[in-house]
Amino acid sequence: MPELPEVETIVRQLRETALNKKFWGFESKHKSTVQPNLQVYEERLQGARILDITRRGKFIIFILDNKMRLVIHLRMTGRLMWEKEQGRGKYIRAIFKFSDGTRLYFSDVRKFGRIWLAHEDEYEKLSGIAKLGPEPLAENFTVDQLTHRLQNKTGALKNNLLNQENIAGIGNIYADEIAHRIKIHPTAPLKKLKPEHYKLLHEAIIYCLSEGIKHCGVTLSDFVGTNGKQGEHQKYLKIYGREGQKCHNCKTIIQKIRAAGRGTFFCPQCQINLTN
DNA sequence: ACTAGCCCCTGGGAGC
DNA sequence: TGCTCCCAGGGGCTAG
Repeated sequence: MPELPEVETIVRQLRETALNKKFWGFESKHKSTVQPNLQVYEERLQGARILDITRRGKFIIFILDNKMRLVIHLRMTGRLMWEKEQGRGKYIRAIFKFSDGTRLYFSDVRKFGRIWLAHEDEYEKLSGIAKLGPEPLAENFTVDQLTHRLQNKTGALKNNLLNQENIAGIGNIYADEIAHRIKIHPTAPLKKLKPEHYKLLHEAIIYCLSEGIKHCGVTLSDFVGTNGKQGEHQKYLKIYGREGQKCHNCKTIIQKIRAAGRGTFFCPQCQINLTN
């Protein structure tokens, strides 16, 4: 379940290992993984050099020297790795080959992941990217910006944190961590948040995502870096996955419910609902 | 314009 | 052992 910190971890690893490499072949036997179609890759990827690798929300973006952009979304179980994994060969959905003989494998058990190849003038129109909200770790992400984007929205706090059109990159794990840090219930109506809550929310978003990056992401089942290494941040999670354990703030037993269609962890004591 | 629910997929775990 | 069912959740889509 790669979210912003896990994707950022991968992008940083790719920046250290893939810059200036030249694409020299592409293979994919899985049609729906590759957008718009294999022919575009054969025509436009061959010989292209990687100028930079960046990130937008949970999308990985390769900037190429032929005005094309290679965009990858890992969704739930996607992996990008330099080595073929033992016993997982059958999950390889695409192979990027480079002129130096190296290969980057895209594997994905559940086939939700997607790869796009698009011209730089067209890529922002790609489904999902066009409507993305601001980058929460960008310097221009301010309390005012967050407040203005959210203050008139309806629905629960968690639903709005998960909505990529509000803020880019937050997924289920970090949404729970953020709600816990500001001590507000995930299902609390966003409309009840006051200006001081937005200040806390802004701080919590940046803190939780930054801590995730610091520990190279969360590995609960699927996430690994391009070198196959797991993340460490699961050891530092305060609420996600801790049902039945004690809240670090108040020692109350953490509960699990279903909210926003997701498994949702919260402390019934210190996370207030704002409805009273 | 919103939400709930379904769908895409497969592996892993629980229960019988 | 082996079968069935449920769960994991990012995001697109549709019905209401």
